[in-house]
Amino acid sequence: MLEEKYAPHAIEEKWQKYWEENKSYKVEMDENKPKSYVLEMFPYPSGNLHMGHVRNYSIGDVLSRFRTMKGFNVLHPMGWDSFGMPAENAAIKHGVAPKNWTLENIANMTRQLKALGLAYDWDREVATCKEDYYKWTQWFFELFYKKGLAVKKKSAVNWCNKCNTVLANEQVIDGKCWRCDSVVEKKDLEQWFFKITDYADELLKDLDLLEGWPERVKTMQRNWIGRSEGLEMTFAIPELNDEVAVYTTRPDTSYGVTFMALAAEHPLIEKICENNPKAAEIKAFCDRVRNQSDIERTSSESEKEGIFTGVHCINPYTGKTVEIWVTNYVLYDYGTGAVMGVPTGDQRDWMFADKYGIDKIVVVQPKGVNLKLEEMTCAYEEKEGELVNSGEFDGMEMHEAMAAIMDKAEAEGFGKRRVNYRLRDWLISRQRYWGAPIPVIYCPTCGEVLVPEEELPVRLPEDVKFDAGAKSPLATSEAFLNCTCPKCGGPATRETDTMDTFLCSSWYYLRYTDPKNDKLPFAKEINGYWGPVDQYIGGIEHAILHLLYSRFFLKVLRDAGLVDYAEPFSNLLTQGMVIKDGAKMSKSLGNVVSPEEILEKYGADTARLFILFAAPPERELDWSDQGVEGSFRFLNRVWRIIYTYLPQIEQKVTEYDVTALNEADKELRRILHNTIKKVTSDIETRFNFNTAISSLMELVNALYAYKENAQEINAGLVYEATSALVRMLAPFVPHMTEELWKDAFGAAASVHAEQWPEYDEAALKVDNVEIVLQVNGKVRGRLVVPAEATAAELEKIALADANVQSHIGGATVRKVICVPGRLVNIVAK
RNA sequence: GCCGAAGUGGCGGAAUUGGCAGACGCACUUGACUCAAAAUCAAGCGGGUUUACGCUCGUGCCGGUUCGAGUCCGGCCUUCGGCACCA
Repeated sequence: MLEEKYAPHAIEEKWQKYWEENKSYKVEMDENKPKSYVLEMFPYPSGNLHMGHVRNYSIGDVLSRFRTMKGFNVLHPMGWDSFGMPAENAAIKHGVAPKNWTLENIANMTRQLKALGLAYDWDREVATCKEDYYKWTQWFFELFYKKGLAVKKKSAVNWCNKCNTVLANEQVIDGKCWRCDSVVEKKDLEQWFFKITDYADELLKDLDLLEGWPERVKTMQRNWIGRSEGLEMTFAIPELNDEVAVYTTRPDTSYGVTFMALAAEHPLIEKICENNPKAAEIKAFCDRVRNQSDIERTSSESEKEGIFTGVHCINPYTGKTVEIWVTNYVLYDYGTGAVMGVPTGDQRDWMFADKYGIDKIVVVQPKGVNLKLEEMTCAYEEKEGELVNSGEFDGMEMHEAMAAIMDKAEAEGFGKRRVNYRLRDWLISRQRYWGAPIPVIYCPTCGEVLVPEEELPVRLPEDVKFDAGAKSPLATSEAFLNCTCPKCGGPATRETDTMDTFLCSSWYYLRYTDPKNDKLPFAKEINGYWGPVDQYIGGIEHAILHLLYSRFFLKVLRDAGLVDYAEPFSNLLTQGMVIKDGAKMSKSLGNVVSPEEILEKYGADTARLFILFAAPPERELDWSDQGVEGSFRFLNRVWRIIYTYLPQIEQKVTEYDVTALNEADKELRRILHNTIKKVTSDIETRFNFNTAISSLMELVNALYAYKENAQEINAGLVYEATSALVRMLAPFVPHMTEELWKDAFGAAASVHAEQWPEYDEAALKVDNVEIVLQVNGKVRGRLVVPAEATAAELEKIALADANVQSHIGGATVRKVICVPGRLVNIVAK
């Protein structure tokens, strides 16, 4: 028996318990059904869910439930990205073990997730900090190692003093640590890298395959990878009996080189300084530059500075000798760390030449114009022009010249075409405790040795000091540190760094497909059924980080034969932020709304409905307490209309004569089938849940109007309309619809296992339509005409209209445009 | 500087293929119900003008294409996001 009033809390608690006990959302492989893998980015267990999570998971839940009703076998899992610094900070601050802190947070957030009524298969839950997961993370490290994609190398790396660890390039935002915002320093350290640059080209190229990804995410990845084509060539240094290589994307300006610029880190500098009277001065300059922070060094505003080394090199094209300078504006880790200086072709070189009185030579100028140096105030950087002062290439169009000049370098052997990337290798070691230990052992006789596969996982020790200073916390555990070499059996030590948590999260979606496998990270066959992820949903902040690493990871796994597809996420939806009063919710602004307080006041269904209704998913969502109130009001309205129609619904009239309907019946039936059509396409093809919900509101309004207007209530039609309404609302408000389905409709099965309603094209037809009458494009009247009226009939009716006639006045009718079912436009002059 | 996205009532937003701008909701106003309030139900709700039918202006700005432009084209402005001393 249906309660008269909507009481969300009792209902929600009841159905959550029921779904859990009956494992309602457990899924298995089923070759007879089409599959759909719907995935939301798993959370870091910080302790509490925030509104961003609620939005993310509500979107995923609607899709998951909708696709299930549409007949798909839907995989919809949840887990925890549970390694990371906050657990360690809690350990330092409060003395709790990171593991306990993390597990407690997971328990609390699991409770909060369950209170939202999300349709997850909880049997597939994973947590990256658990041994049965990080064992496989280590296994992947070894796979990468064996393929030569995990290497230890010394280089200048980003160091965060506050987090006491190195960072990957992707984790440095505007020269600051992505997590704690402190300015990042450079340190020369030996660290583990994953060679993502080996896949740069494919990572770039395959973006074109990702039609279901937002353009801006693809653009961000393209920018980050930063591919450029150019020429690498060598300039001889007779004084040192050596040479220096440069990389340029503007080989057409090669005849305009008037100096050579080296980065302060360039290895040639050491040789230059031998027996050099200016050695001390040069070294002092290099030290000063290298001690600047990245922010200072890479700001385009900072003054270009340099020092002449006293040494010269020879331009292979012209045979001319130019001075070698050390500068503060050439980057060592891009290209070759040396740049040919062409003041007339590059504004930085221009400013540098101005400051130090270096020559300039015009080599590219606009077609038909003679550029004069004395009239120039800046470099000519346009993308078109023709060559001058360039020997045999004079007069050539610059793009033609580029090719011809590179051909010459290759023919004569002093240069080669080359592709360059901005992307750097992924630095994956961290000097932190709460992560997966890198499974490597260092043996004085055998060197670097992998921990044998059967000994994985390398377990995290618990007898460590967390604030070990510059040392990795793992190095403070003697029991962990000291071991025997797997090869020779002699005494050895373990690697004490752990892996970047982004590595753990690069493959979690694969584990969900086969989460209990203890022989492999996942079985290829099972993963082949579920993968790739059909719809991925998460925040834009991972546009580069997680989404680039995961793509890289999967490509390596594909090359290792573990999967047969090349991209992990076929479709991506990046949800917008939840804001309030025009700003991101934050403690310091005091505009945080906690999910728990909303759930307590209104229940999960209202919270979900509001969040999906207030804005389309990709846009920012402006939190409004009054809007939440409105959503709650709507659910009460739904409840009341079902309650009102209960006598008809209980008759269970599932068939009725569609040819014997009166006007009010036809109108309701038309609105119903229109709503089914619109809601279906809004969810399926556009993810516009806000407009889907607004259509459902219109249907509810129509059910109220029908109650007022119909002389006699058609029980069959009402049954059809209300049952479709409840099923269409089910993905959005799962608890309330489940209650209505069971108690009002007396169903035995869950509404979430029901079929999604289908619309009847015939029901959309109308007998009469209102058409708009225009004169010269302006609306001058409206008329109701039979829907099948022809253009000729429309024209006749339109011209007969009094208001239309008065606007035509004395003018001559030149043309009449008829769009049947919409409008008539009379052109008169 | 390069690349990308977006500018529509008091507010969140709708208009999917060039065809009635403002769906749906919030806020507000009014009416019904009530002793009263809340809740609910019903009606109104871009600006100007008109007793009214209506007329007129209106989707960041300027221009264009078209019978017809929020939507297409050209040129700007503003905001947000990414990349950037990358040679």
